Amino acid sequence: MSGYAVRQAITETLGHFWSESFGQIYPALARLEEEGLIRRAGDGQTSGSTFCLTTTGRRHLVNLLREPMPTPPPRNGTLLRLFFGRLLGVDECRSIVIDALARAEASLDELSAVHADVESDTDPNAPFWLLTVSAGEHSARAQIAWATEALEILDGIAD
Amino acid sequence: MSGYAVRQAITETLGHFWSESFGQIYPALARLEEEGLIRRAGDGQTSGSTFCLTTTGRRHLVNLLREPMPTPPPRNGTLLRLFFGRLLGVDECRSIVIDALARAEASLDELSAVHADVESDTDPNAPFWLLTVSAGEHSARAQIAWATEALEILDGIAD
DNA sequence: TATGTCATGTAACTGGTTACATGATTGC
DNA sequence: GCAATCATGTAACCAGTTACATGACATA
Repeated sequence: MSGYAVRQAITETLGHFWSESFGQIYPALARLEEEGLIRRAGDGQTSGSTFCLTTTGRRHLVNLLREPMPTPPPRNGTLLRLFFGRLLGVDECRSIVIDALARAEASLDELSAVHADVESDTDPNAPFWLLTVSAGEHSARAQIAWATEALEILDGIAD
Repeated sequence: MSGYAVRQAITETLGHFWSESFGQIYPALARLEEEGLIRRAGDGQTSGSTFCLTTTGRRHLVNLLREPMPTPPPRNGTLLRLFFGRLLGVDECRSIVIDALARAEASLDELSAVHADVESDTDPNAPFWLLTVSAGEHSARAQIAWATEALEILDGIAD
């Protein structure tokens, strides 16, 4: 793939759980080529630079996938705002929750469509892809359930 | 509060949805004081520097809380690994899922305890805090449900 | 010929962590 | 007297985005 195609693939198929910018991708491709983990695919016909994994590159990839997961520090802007909700007032909190609810519903719709596609895909990778889609769906449904409960709690605040 | 106390408060009570390091906190305190948003609380007795919000600082805080939320680019290491699960093999995938399950269960346990505490708290902020706790619980339960389903899917892969 | 998409790349900046240096205070 | 914790801060570094510069190629 070319750097451009890599970007496309990431935003289109990993979009709901991963992202990379060009500023990461192109320097990374240069470094990976230098390290012999990828090489320029000399198809001859296509201009420019499309790359493919070398065998050591593939081995390296598998090692990377095996590495323990760095748990990134949590940062949830919605919850931070709600934590200080009393400064903001119940109404503004309600609109924050409603926003989150709308986002979750939109995301669930998208994912359901993807789910159907992946389920009928005969690619041997498809079951693994399904795991990621299903995770997104569970998360979206949880957000929807939470938002509903949250609105009830907000209604119960006298203030 | 002092910078140290701010750090403590963040890790102890916002821990499951926010984090800050000293490298952020101390420079921020200096900047905020310069901008007149906080001031040194001259209690006289305590040495060092404990700060409190000024009235403009409080106003500024509310404005910050009102700001639209920057949606950070998603990055989920667990799902990235599972997406390439075929390279890794079903067994390694299973252990990744089991790990996630264990983390979610531990987190749910913690949050349930916090939930009980917050629910019996008479502080007028408590209902807002409950919103954040409840979000964590919903998210943890969703992860548990997903993991269970994921293990079933993995069992169904012939390979 | 102009416009849009494909395509590659770099530089500046931002947000953030980590590691380190330093010292005061408290309790054993 | 010593260890642990409280406490403040800085410097180096890292990951990552954004904005910009550039240009090929297709098509209306």
